[in-house]
Amino acid sequence: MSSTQHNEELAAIFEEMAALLDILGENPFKVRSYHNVSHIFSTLDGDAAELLASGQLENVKGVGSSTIEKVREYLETGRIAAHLEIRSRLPADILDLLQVPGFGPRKARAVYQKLGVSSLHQLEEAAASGKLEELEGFGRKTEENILAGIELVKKHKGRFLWADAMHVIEPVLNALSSHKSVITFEVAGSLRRYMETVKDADILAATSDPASTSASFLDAAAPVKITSRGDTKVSIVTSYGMAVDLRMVSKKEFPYALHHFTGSKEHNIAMRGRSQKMGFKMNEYGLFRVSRAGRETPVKCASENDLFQTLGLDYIPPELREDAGEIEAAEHHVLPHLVRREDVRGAIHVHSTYSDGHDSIEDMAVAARDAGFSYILISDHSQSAYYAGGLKPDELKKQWKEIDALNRRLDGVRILKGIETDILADGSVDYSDGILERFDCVIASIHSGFTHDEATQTMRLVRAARNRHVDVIGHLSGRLLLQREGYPVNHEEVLKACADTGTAVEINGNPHRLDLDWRWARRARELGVRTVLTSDAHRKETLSHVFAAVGVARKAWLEKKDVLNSRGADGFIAALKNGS
DNA sequence: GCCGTTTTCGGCCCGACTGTTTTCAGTCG
Repeated sequence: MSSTQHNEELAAIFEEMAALLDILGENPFKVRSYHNVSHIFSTLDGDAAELLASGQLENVKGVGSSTIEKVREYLETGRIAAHLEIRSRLPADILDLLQVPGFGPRKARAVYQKLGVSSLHQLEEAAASGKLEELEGFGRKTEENILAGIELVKKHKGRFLWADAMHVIEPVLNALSSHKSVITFEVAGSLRRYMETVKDADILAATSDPASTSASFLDAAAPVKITSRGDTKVSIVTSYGMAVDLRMVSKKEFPYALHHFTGSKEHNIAMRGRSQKMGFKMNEYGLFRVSRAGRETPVKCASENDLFQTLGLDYIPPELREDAGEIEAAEHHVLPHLVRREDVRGAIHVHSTYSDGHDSIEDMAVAARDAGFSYILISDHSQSAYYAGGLKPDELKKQWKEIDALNRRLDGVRILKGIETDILADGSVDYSDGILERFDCVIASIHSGFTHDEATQTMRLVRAARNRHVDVIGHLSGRLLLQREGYPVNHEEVLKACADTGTAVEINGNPHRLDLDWRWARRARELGVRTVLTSDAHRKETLSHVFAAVGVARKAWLEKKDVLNSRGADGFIAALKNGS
């Protein structure tokens, strides 16, 4: 899978067409087909232009002649006439309406046609003034829900950081683990798949007593609103503004339901299609063999693993379930052996009180040792980073002396000398060669000049990657999830420069960063770029952020051998220095 | 719009829940 400019733009165009056609009331299967095509381009292996030219695009399942023509038109003219035509039939903002929970394409069409409402602002006005209630199919309750939904959209844009979502559901998980009727439970949905942000949390419990389980859930979750409450599902909104769903099933149903509610939707559709072809039907309650006469016989599966086996597949870890080639790989027994938490031996990219960290080098080192790491790379900010108390050369010498002394004194953990050096405007880094060559590891990151254009940012990063003293490119995109887009950069070019020079790429586990993005991390692996999984910890407690980086790495199909800090300290340094 | 071991037309994954219904549409996952 590789994201290229063409593929991303095509995916966006087809997705928009799908949504607009849906609102226009087009054949739902046609709408689905556009969604499919969008998904295909967002996960396509290779650039659309090259695949079209070589004739391979027509072999991609789900891409038909109509799509081929549209892709050809896009590549030749930069636009798709059918797309513009659909756009001309609806106002541009109308897609915003679909962000409101419980508000889908049918309702969007109704409010637009009957009231001329086509933006969130207009929808809010219409709901507040009671106009919505007059429409057929809309009542007071719908109106209230829409107003509440708009508030939610405005407050958080409806997305939450993976780590925040896990934190929000902690009390619920504790309650379920001590509830005597709960046989087993699991976080499902996009959280289980380690998506970088999530819309809500899905929790699945096998229980012998749904009523008391949902009561206990409601008690622990402290909802500000109960959206729905049935025998199998309770939906709430927490005070944090995030929706949490609890699904309750029997012990027998648990494996099927776990697979179903883990998703992704695309993975499930592909799996159901596969099962159908093999003469099965699958849903959240079971797997059924279907006879010619249409008789359904349940097939017993004690685990998700059983379920995959029955369908002729190796076990697919949740992180991979994005319908991005994992089913085919499972069929041919070529799924990767994903890197695990316990594979990470070095705590890399750690700050101390020398720059903007909260804890001393010794405290960080001891905490790392206690957490099971055998070495730690102290990498404070470099001299240009005034904002973070970056280190001048004489401060560096003091730090190195302290590290040498600590290494003589501390058992069970080795402290390496590193730096997170700023990449300057021209792509150079922040110290002389004489200083750079004395570090065990140099991480180079952009911390300023976010407003340069794509060509400039790409040039800065490529130059940094080609610098013989730079070992790792830090948080490549500079994004802060839900807060700030990354600066514009051509990932592909930077990754190719890294592949060329043996420079590694960081997967930064800070919950706001998760940068490199998993989609690009997968591309990095394809290009042979090695990675380093880091916490970017600024205090002892956040050393554990490296486990979020492990999640990203797993989602990117990375194996232990792709991760440099899965090696011991000497192996890590050797790999950085000689590219082995 | 896509697809095909029932193959060029007819079907396309499946079920729970809400709200507004008096038999069901819309939304969600």
